[in-house]
Amino acid sequence: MSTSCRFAVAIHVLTLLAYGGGAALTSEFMAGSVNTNPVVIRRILAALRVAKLVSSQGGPGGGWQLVRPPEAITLRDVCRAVEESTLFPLHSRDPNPRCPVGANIQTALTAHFEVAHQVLEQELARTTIADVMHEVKVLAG
Amino acid sequence: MSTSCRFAVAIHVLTLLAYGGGAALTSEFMAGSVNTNPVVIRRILAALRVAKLVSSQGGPGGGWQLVRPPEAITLRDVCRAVEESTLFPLHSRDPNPRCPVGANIQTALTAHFEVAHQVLEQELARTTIADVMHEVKVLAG
DNA sequence: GAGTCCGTAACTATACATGTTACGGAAAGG
DNA sequence: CCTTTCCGTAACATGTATAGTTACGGACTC
Repeated sequence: MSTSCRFAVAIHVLTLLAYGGGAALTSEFMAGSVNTNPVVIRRILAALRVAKLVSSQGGPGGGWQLVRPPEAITLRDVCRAVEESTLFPLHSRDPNPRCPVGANIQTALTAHFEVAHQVLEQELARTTIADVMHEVKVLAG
Repeated sequence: MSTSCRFAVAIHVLTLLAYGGGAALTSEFMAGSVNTNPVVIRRILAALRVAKLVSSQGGPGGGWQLVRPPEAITLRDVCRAVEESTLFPLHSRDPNPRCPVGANIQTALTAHFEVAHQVLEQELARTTIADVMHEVKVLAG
């Protein structure tokens, strides 16, 4: 339903940082693993930095590091950092207020959409970057 | 996270059909309630017809009707009919297979994304068009 | 001060959603 | 029949978002 793969890429780069065991990684290195341009990685990392999940440092030997241990970063944190907050948007124009359904449907929809969003976030909160890193390690053998 | 309001509009028109108590409604009438063009409504109804939720009939007195009672149409059915099947897409290009993370991250992500999608659908399945219709009736007073 | 790396603007290409017009075809009802 | 009504769908315009790319300034290390 989402149109962007930012969530997948964000989890990818955070897993790389966790996998590296604390060493700083450059956006160019991570772009090599993700198979994209370093600027794309920096844009996503900028959003993760706003969410206080990573920090950056310029200059030689610089790069990006996790601010928290990977056990303390859930997929919910990552999703909130890089995706839009609305799971299902309402009408693009306001419905007809002179129709009993049009006048009240958005109130009803908002309640249901919020519950669905909360349920989704609860599920995402059950998985951490450390979990993903371990799964990748097992798969890599 | 979704970029389209098709889900909201689809629930809206199905609620209108349920509200009408079985009478056929035209796309022009429903467009008046949604506040959009009849073609937009027909496009969404066409998807709902593929999902066997509504039927259409041309000519005078024609229009659209529910195929099932509104108690038997869940928001999950509606979502499946009008939204894309992927909640969170994977990378736009395949990650680097020579990186242990890049080679295995998609397998790990797919499993988590599928669970999240299932949890979301379970929640959506708990609400029916009849529920939404009753809520709208209460709000309309 | 030279090299490394981030930060960000600017631009392109692509894709999608929405809105709109237009027109063909099917059905109902005189 | 023939007219009216309504669906079905193509075609097009518009706006917006993503992803990718180049470029360049600035900060930091050695």
